[in-house]
Amino acid sequence: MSLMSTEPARVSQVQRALHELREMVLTCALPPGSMHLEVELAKMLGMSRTPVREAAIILEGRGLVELRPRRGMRVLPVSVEDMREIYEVLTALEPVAAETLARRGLTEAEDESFEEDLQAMERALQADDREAWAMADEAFHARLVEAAGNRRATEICMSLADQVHRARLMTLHFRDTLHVSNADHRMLIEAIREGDPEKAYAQHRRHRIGAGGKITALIEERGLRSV
Amino acid sequence: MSLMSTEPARVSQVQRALHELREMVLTCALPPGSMHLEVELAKMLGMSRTPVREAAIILEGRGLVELRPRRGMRVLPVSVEDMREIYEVLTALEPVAAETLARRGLTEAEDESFEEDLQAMERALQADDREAWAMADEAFHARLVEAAGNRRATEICMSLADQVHRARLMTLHFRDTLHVSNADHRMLIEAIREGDPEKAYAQHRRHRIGAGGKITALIEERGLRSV
DNA sequence: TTGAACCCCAATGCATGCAACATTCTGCCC
DNA sequence: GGGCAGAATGTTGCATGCATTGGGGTTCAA
Repeated sequence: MSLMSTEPARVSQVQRALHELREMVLTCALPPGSMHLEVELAKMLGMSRTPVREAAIILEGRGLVELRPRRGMRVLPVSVEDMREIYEVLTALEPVAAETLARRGLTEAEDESFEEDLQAMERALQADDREAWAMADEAFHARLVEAAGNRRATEICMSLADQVHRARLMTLHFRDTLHVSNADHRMLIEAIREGDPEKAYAQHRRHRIGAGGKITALIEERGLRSV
Repeated sequence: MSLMSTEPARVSQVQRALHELREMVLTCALPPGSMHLEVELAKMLGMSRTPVREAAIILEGRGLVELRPRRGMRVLPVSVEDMREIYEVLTALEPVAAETLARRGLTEAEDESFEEDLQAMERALQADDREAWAMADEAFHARLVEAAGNRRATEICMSLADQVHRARLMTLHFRDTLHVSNADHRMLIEAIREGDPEKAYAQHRRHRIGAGGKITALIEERGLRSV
């Protein structure tokens, strides 16, 4: 890290604000439902209101916050209904990515990356390290849509993944079917490796419906109206 | 119009900039590929750089323009590859909306609105008024996803519709299967009225694949690398 | 105690200022 | 004549100023 400073890493204030604010939203450092004034955030980030404002606008576009005139930036809570919406879109999009990948096949590098994600999930589950499992799972899903090459679909899925991030973490410790997810993932990769688009599509669709339903149900039954 | 001025129509500069810029992009008043400096746009719109900048950031999020540091706002051209991406996403999402609608049924008002759109398209086709046809078609598709109630899916579809708007208009006069589209739309509404989700899904998916493929092929064969 | 109206003031929306940076042009040297 | 270096120019990125506005607190009446 110290020697690879070929890049001046010139990062704009807006980019920094974007990065930090997103992080704070995802980690609940800015809790869902909380409101934050521009000056407050600007002071927090050590910059003026302008870049904070621009970053907030971008985050609003990504569905993480809401800008209320004169009331500041509100971190959007995610309701059960929101989760249904999000998983409906993901369920429609991700299987198409799986299908595409199965059709065109994996490069060696991609195959290895997927294998690493799979093994990371399996290892994490054995060690009962659910945070690690969640990270690998997110990486896997992100890699899937990204590899399929539809940039618009990728951005949409990433944005939706961000939106459900908190809900996923929250339910993580109550989920008793992570091993099913792992098996699903492996079956998906097998289908892709076999070059069977229909199977990959169906398999991943089944997975998305199953896992999404599970999380949504958990949120619902625990009476968490929003996260 | 003159008597319904109960609303003071308080509109922020950002909203106005957003509206006007979008309009100019969709109508090619700002042609695809063209670059525009902040000051230029600000002068054009009669406001300062700030609201223009914020509107541009929002439009970038919607995939209509690209903000190049120090080079201004670039109106994004849409390549054939872009069209494939867009239609892939629309093909994944819209049929789900159709399915949802068939499952829950239409309200009377919705049914009437759809019927109006259908008739507008049929009338337009008979009168060979293709612009009118395109407008009704867009309205129909928008209404479809909107009525299904998934706000995220709706926003995504609207944004993608904006992105292909120019390409659709450009190919409009070469398309020889508008009557097929009309029939498709009517069959979809029939399926929804019958309350047959599978049929509605399949029907609309077929339509999207057909129409999307047609437009993309037209763009491609006419050697239009991008629009 | 509840509701409504009013007023105050903080936060925003927008304008503008300023310095940095990238691009481009110019001039010099080879 | 061509190429490179350095300066000039112009635009942005960000900071700040200022008038506006709407939220919320307070007061008064029912």
